[in-house]
Amino acid sequence: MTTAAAPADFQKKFKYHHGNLRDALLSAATHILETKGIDGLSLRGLAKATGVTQAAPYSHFRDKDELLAAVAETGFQRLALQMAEDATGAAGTRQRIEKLVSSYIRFAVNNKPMFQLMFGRELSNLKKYPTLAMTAGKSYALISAALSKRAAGEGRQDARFLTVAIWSLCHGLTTLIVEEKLDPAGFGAGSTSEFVEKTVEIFAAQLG
Amino acid sequence: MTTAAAPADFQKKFKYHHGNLRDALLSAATHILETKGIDGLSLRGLAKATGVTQAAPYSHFRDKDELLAAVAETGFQRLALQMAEDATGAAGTRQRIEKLVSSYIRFAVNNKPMFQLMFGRELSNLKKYPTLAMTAGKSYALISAALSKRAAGEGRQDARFLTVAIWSLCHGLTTLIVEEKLDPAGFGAGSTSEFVEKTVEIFAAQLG
DNA sequence: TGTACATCAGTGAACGCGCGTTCACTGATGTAC
DNA sequence: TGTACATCAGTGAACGCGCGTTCACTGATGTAC
Repeated sequence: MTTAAAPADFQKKFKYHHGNLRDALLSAATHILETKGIDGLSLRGLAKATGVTQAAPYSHFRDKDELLAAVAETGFQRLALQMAEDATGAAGTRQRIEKLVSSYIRFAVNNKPMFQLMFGRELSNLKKYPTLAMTAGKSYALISAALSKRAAGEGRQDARFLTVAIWSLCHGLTTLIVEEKLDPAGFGAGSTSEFVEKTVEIFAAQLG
Repeated sequence: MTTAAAPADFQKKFKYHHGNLRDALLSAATHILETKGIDGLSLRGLAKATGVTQAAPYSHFRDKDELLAAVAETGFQRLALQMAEDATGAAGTRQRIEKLVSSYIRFAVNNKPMFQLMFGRELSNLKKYPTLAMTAGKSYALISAALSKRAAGEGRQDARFLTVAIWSLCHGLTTLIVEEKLDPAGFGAGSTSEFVEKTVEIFAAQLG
């Protein structure tokens, strides 16, 4: 029996004072993000959900921007990890690219607000957070690496533009679906993943 | 000599009371959007810039959402118009697609906040504004039409997926550039348009 | 052409809200002896 | 092992802000006769 209903699981799951408020805040922030969307994430709400005074987060983050950057970084980390996982064992460049792209889209659909934070306009000063920029580059690197063998014989320039093109296709398809400008259900595809496969196929054929 | 510095050109350029406050508001909103960005556009600020009381806009728009939808619609209109213009006289499917894509990206780069409004998460209830949805479909229709001849011999399904793929490539490249996740300058391309050309080329080759 | 009237676009003031951030403080913690 | 002390993570209260929206109103406009 607690004296009152626990506002959230995050509360008291950790001991503060020389401990892990920072991690607790990041966890709670991620949870709020997915629950209430990007506009529902305020420092005050976050502090409350974590069971802490609204000034407490300022001991760990300079301002809201820094908090958001840290949250986004965990997102990029998870995205790259999941992509790498999902693409293991792929046979050949084409299948590997298809799996990477599918994984990217799946992540976005399953973590819509997080994806919006990662690629939206909230984090304008990417240069301010070099760690974030580095982590953000990991998914690009996976695509680039998958294409590098194929492009070994060709000019390096071509390889880079091919990577950009694939990434653009992948990212564009993703945002159009996430922002609901494109409805896979309207295309006679049974599921989103089937829709994605068919779309990616069109260009993937080139990749051998 | 006016009694005070004019807050904006929009003020008094129109006569209100049974007139064109609606148009004036849309003009001013577009101007504020491009000047201060999407977060800088508030109904109060808009009313002030138009030289009108902050309650006045409610005579023409039910709420902020409806105003934003109307602004976005003018954006979609302009985008489709510009694309159609820029692609006139293109020789063959491939060149036409290249021109359409370039035009799309140019519009986004030149009207960044407008583009963010058009394709961002502000207008979540697209269904609430059927006119907007229709206008928004025009640029897609241009791409689709450009590909339709080529795909006449193939299955209709294929044509639709090809359109989606091209649009995704186009939209992805655009958002990555606009949101500054991808810097054309880092790719040894002299200009953004050169960068775009090289990227689009990679897939456009298929189009004959 | 001139008067009486209905309309409704725009006024002016107020509502209640949640937000990011600051500040002097306090008390739990870990450390040195 | 036990005491004295410095640290600094978290407290509690307050700052000032801009926002969307509402409401009873008023006065310029267009219309009917």
